[in-house]
Parts: sequence; structure tokens; C-alpha cells
Amino acid sequence: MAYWLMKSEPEEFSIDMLKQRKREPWNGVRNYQARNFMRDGMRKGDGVLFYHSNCAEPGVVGIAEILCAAYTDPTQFDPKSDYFDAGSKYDEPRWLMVDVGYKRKLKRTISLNELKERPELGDFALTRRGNRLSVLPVTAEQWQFILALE
DNA sequence: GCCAACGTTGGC
DNA sequence: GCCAACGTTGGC
Repeated sequence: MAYWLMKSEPEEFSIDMLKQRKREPWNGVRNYQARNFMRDGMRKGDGVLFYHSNCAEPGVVGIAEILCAAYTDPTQFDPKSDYFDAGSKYDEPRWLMVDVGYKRKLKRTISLNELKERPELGDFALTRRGNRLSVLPVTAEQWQFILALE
């Protein structure tokens, strides 16, 4: 079992929306590195730190889980979608997605600021300089440490 | 709204 | 293959 952190802008899709819907196809990832994490790393049952980005208090706000291995993201073939990719072919889809399931909200937001101040996290993909990945790996140690802060 | 950091595109 | 221009992410 592996652990991940997935970012979402709360105005686009918040932890409360995931709580309501219970399950969400994580479409729209259009970064190769993030796609590779989903394709090569993610398996059913993996843990997800749900992170709010681009908001007043960026940070980890909840826990989710990966519900299935990566599969074709249909929005890449939809000309009306924001995520349409004219260069992707049906028989060779460029973009994948996973389904994410709601587990629970944290009692409080564990803010980016707080995470930056924790040397215990070591080399953490989230706080690496200039990091912009929306899907990134979390070690078992980081997972436990972050949740212990709750 | 600003802007640093990064990824992508496309001319050459 | 290089690299300038451009677009996007996301913290502040």
C-alpha cells in the first residue's frame, strides 16, 4: 500500500464536495509526472492526503483513498471539455485518471506553513522548492507523521 | 493581483 | 537539440 497527496482548489472541488459525492473520477490531470504516479504507482486501497491549494489556508484537509487503478480519462477526447487534448488518440490515450473515495475530514487543516516547519518530514515532494505537482508521493513515515499532527 | 518557478511549444 | 516565448501553478 502506498500513500499520495492530491491537490485540489477548494473552489473547484473541495473536501466537502468529495464528502457529499463519496466518490470522484479524478479527471483533468495534464502533467506527465503526475500521470506517471497514477499509472505506475497507484493501486486500489492506497491512502490519499486531500490538499486544498490556491486558497486562504493551503494545507491537508482530509483523507481519501484510491478506489481503482488508473484508466483512460475521457475528458481528453471531449472537444467541449477544458481538458480536451487534440493530440491524444483513442487507441493510445495520453491521459489517465483514478477514482478517489472519501474517507474523512481532518479535525483541522494541517497547513502548508506548518508542514514547512517540520524537519521530520525530510525530503517531501510537497515542500520542495518550486514544486507544482498536483499528484505526489508521500512516504509511510510522512503519512504517519502528518496525521499525528492532527 | 503579482510573480517565481516550472512545463510545453515551436522556430531554427 | 537548443532555447526563447508563452502558459500554468500556486503561494503570498
